[in-house]
Amino acid sequence: MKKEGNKITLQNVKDFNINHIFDCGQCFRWNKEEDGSYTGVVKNKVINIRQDGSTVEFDNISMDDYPLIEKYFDLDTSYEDIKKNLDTDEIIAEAIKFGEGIRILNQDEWETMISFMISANNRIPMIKRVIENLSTSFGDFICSYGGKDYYSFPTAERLSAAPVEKILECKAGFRAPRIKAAAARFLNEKDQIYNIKNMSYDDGLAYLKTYSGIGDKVANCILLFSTRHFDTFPVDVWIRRVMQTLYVSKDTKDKDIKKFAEDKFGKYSGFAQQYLFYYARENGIGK
DNA sequence: TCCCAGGTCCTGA
DNA sequence: TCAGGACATGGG
Repeated sequence: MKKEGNKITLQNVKDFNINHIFDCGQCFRWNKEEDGSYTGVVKNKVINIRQDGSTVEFDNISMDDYPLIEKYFDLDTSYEDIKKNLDTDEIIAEAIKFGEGIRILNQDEWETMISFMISANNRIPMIKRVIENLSTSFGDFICSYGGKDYYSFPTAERLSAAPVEKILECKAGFRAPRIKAAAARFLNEKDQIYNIKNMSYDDGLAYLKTYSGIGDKVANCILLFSTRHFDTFPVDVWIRRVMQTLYVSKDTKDKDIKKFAEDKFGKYSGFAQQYLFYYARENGIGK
């Protein structure tokens, strides 16, 4: 590790590709710069990342932020082992090869809950826009970077206090009242939400689905992307298409696709889902 | 104009 | 249980 000014440089980083990580649909606050680097917001930090082969440079952070980076990017996990265990047929092998640098980020539960509630019946560019609008309107100004202003993800306090009309102005559409209601509940149930990490998958799923706006798919995304429940295989339109094209018949129901995949990929189901999602979307499979 | 998007909720069999 | 329609918004 090299430290220089506001930069930290890591060398010989394995199984790490910023294009794969930020474009596999797990996160919505990272944007690609013209020079190929990505800038995004993690908690109250604005971070820029550039990569040259196995060298990864984090800009606009101090040494004190390194533990945050290490946790967020899941740097302690061996993706080599995951890939080895997952490599059970030619299809998944191809998907892994295609998205070899994917990592499942360690994202905040609250932000992930709201972000995936917004994802319902929505497109990724719109989801990103709504989240940016909410952050600009209800988050705190962090800093300017590269001529652009950045704001933190809004707290539950701010969103629960916001009039629904103001949330609607952020283009949240029919999800606006659900967001406000979830924020109000979060204030009282914060401890329970941050304890989902320690709960069983079934208990976590059942709890999350008690929220209006969180159904099976969104709940599974929250479990996978923020609470380290890697044994789930969320099924969305892309995953449905790629699975029906490559693994199961066209009339297979989402519930059965999920079960098929979880039986096949076991405790690595979530990683398989990410490799397949990226593979399907980048190659337009089933579309 | 119509269709659809990392779905969820509600309704009626 | 389960299929079918509604739901805001905007791009193709």
